[in-house]
Amino acid sequence: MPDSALEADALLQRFQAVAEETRFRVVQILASGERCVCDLQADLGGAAQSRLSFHLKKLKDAGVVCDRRDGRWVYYSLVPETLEEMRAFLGEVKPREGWLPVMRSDEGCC
Amino acid sequence: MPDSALEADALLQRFQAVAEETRFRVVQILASGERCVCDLQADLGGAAQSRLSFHLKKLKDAGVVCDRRDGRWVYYSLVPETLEEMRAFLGEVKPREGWLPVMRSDEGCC
DNA sequence: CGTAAACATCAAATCACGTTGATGCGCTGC
DNA sequence: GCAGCGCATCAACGTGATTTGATGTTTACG
Repeated sequence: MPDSALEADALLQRFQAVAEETRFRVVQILASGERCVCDLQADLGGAAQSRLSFHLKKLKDAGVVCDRRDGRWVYYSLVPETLEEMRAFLGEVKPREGWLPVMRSDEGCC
Repeated sequence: MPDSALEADALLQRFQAVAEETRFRVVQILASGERCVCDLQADLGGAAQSRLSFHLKKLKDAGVVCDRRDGRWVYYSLVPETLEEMRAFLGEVKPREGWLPVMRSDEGCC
């Protein structure tokens, strides 16, 4: 499991992409399926178009969403593998093995 | 499943907490178990103490980590339920049901 | 063609967030 | 009690991210 620096950076970027109010809501909306930008704009309560476009680009650059053009419309949807990757990171927490502080009281830690 | 606004805000806060370089690394480190601040400081390559303290507070306020005092040392560890909650959000993506654009070509979307 | 819709891009202004260095607080050992 | 360690808090500052409004691009339609 070579948690290379590059991969870690990419993963961090994915989290940064999702960790913003507008983008977070976009992800929630896309969870139910593909949407075109104007639909998203409506669902978000009429956000400025350039603003939404800016955020969608962030999500796309991070690999969280992908887009597909159909006529004049561009449809955005989530990338399952990316979300799975993020879930995996949050799952790497393998505690509950009787973990207690490395050093006890009178030993100190550093 | 009442995805109340309050809960959504709290969840967003958790993502914002993790989506920062230093805090991201702290979470990675804590994945292997409890650590005191000075240990973390060392693991992070000698980060300024106040800086680390600032980030730990962010993580704590978001409910991502919890702290425990033992003598002069304070030990930090991850909160499994919080990570599970975040994983759940990323898992709410239930596509792959033959999902295709709501409207087809000549129908338009909005 | 000419126009309009749906998005993307860009530059300027604004704002949020993290960093730094100083200071405060609780605990321990002398 | 006093000094020192481990950690938290605070205010000033700087940087990078987001917003806004204008402009550009692609596609569709008459």
